[in-house]
Amino acid sequence: MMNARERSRIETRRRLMETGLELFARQGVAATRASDIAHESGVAVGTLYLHFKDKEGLLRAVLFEGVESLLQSLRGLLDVPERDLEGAIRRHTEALVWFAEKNPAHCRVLFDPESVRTRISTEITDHLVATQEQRIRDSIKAGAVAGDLEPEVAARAIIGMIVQVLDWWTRDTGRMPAQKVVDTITRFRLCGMKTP
Amino acid sequence: MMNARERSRIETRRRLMETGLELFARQGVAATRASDIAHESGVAVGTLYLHFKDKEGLLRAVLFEGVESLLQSLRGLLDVPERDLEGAIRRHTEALVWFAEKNPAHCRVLFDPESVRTRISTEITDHLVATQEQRIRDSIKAGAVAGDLEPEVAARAIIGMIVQVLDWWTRDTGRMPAQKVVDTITRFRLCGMKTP
Amino acid sequence: MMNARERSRIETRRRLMETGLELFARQGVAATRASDIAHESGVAVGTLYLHFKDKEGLLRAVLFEGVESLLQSLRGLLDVPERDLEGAIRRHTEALVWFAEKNPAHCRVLFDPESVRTRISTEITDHLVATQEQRIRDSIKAGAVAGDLEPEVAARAIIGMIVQVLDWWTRDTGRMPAQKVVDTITRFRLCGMKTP
Amino acid sequence: MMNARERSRIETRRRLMETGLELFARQGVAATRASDIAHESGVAVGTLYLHFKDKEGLLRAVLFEGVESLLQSLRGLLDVPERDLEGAIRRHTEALVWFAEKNPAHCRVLFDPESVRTRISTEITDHLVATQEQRIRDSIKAGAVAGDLEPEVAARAIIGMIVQVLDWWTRDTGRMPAQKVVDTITRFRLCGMKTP
DNA sequence: GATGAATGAGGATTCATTCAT
DNA sequence: GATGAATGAATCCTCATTCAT
Repeated sequence: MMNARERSRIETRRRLMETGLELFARQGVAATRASDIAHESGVAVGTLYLHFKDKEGLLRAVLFEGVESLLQSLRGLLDVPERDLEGAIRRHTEALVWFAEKNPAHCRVLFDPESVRTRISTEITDHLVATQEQRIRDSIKAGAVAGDLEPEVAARAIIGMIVQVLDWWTRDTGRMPAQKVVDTITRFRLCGMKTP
Repeated sequence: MMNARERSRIETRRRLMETGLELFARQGVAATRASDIAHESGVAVGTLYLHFKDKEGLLRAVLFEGVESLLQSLRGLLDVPERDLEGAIRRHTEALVWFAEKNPAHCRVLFDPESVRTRISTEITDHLVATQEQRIRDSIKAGAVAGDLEPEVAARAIIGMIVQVLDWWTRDTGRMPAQKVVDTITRFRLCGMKTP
Repeated sequence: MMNARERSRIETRRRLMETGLELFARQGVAATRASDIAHESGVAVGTLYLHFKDKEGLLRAVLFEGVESLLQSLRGLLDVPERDLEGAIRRHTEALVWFAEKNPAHCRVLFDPESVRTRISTEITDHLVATQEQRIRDSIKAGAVAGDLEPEVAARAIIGMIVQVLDWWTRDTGRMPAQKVVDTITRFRLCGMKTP
Repeated sequence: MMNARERSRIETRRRLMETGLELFARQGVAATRASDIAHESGVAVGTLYLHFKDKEGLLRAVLFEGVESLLQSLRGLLDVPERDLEGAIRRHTEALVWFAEKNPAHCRVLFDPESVRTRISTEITDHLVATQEQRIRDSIKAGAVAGDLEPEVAARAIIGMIVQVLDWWTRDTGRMPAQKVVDTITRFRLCGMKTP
């Protein structure tokens, strides 16, 4: 059970994160002042610092919340395992593209120079790469993928491809239907995995 | 013919660019003070501003010089045209990887947050994407590549893949022989192009 | 009602303006560093920029506050209208000379090159000229002043006369009693207005 | 007799002064860089410093040349003495207004903040005031002007009036015929001098 | 808990002037 | 005499963070 004060506290934190995400995405992280976020959220600057260690802390919270929700979707895929490699890759790609479509602001912020500078986006990219690398190793073990594929390079290549395409696409999802994006990425991912 | 003064001016400019590249790559662009570059180059701060509009101007000059030399290599490939798609892609990939191997500092600086923030790296990436997109369209016209490939997305995907891999690889080229990197990228690029 | 924090903020602003006026008048605007004003006011540089957009903003505030208080005095004259042109002009001149006598620093700063460069003093002079011009037009309408007087030139002439004399006189009010200054200016103003 | 080298030297000095006057008047003294003047004059920066001690030296030269030519006109008035006070004042005023009309750039530069800051314009104004003051004293002695006029204040008032009006008028001589300007100033000057 | 006024380190940039060629 | 590349002091302003109320 949660009392009124507790609820208000959580509500404030929520508002700060939403405002932060919006401003970060709209004007860039560096150009967004801590006081802007606070005032836009209807609280004083000091209050922001009661909820987050510093501006970077808020940025981390915003990004990790996004990543968490993305990973949730991806983990959901495991519940309905796909025997077929193509199906698995296609559904994985779809999950990523759909997430980007629904959360363009998160994509914007993830590749903001400031996220790069503070290594947050690198941490997240590395995490995605590690997961991808493990998937490839598993597939090789299972014989679904040729054993001469270099898992680390391949994982980097796949994540780089996805990230670059999504960063471009989410700036204006109107220029290309999501399906075409999924198809193209899937095609590159899939046949790269097959025995050459 | 060039007199001593002219030579000295060009030499100074050269030193500033070399020092700039080195410091930018080593400590990051933002952390490198204009005066550091000047002093390290053996001249006064004002001299830097005599040769470049501002710090960003020096950064641009350094990066575009790098890109120019990369494009030179790539244009060199056209002199010995390859009939075979695989050969063309492999040689193109090799040129990129070799360039990265020889110029790791340029790669470092290209993805420095400051290069991203000032849109310089975006300009360069966009340029590479445009070139790549044209190659794909040409290949489609020539019938070497399936007509259902979306050139814009594919080009983004390929450049994203290459750039992400090279950014990672050049941080420590020791962890993987260049050949493996070329092989993996070529594999993804090549079969993504083939009729599915 | 005003709480302690509010009072302290206003007090800080006041101190900055007073210190600014003093230093601007003593050492000239350009030679006065923003940090000098802040430190002399017992606050940090940043605080100055919390209260004023920039150094010029402080300068404007200081000068316009002075002008406002001058205009207040001048408006006060209207409460006790004088039927006689000579009386009106004399009292108007007295108000200006008394203001200058009480606020020599404001006169100093008003004609500081920086005030001139940033057009602040021009704005203020133009404002005084416009007011004067209106007075002349009114007097012409009322038949108190000959209709062949060119109001715009006359207003410029009068303000120029006053301003030049006051700028000189306030540098050392000891060399001439205020009354003599009032008399001389009044004399020129007055008979210039009469039918030739 | 002057050899070619000598002539070229004088010609260079002339060009520097003309360019300086033009640029100073057009963009303001502070905004005009020494190198701008040199290049615009077709010589190198260093050459400017062969002809003038520094930038202020060039400014002085430009201004004093203008003042010299003004004083020449004014001295010319003495050759044809006028018995009548009104005639003397009118011709003196005409000389000033005509000079301003022919040399608006000099007026611009004379009241440039930088001329003010370096006290050059003050020196010149003081010179004009002193001359004017002497004229008034002479007139008082000759009985043409009331003995109760304060010569110093009156001189300041007259010069202030003239200078303010001319500074305004020369910015756009189209808004008022020179004659009107002469008439108005003369009127204020003249009757201020008469017995009240 | 909330507030918001105050802090102050930190670095890019300009341009008059010089002096080696 | 002429050149023009090099000099380097000097100061503005920002904004993340704190802490007294």
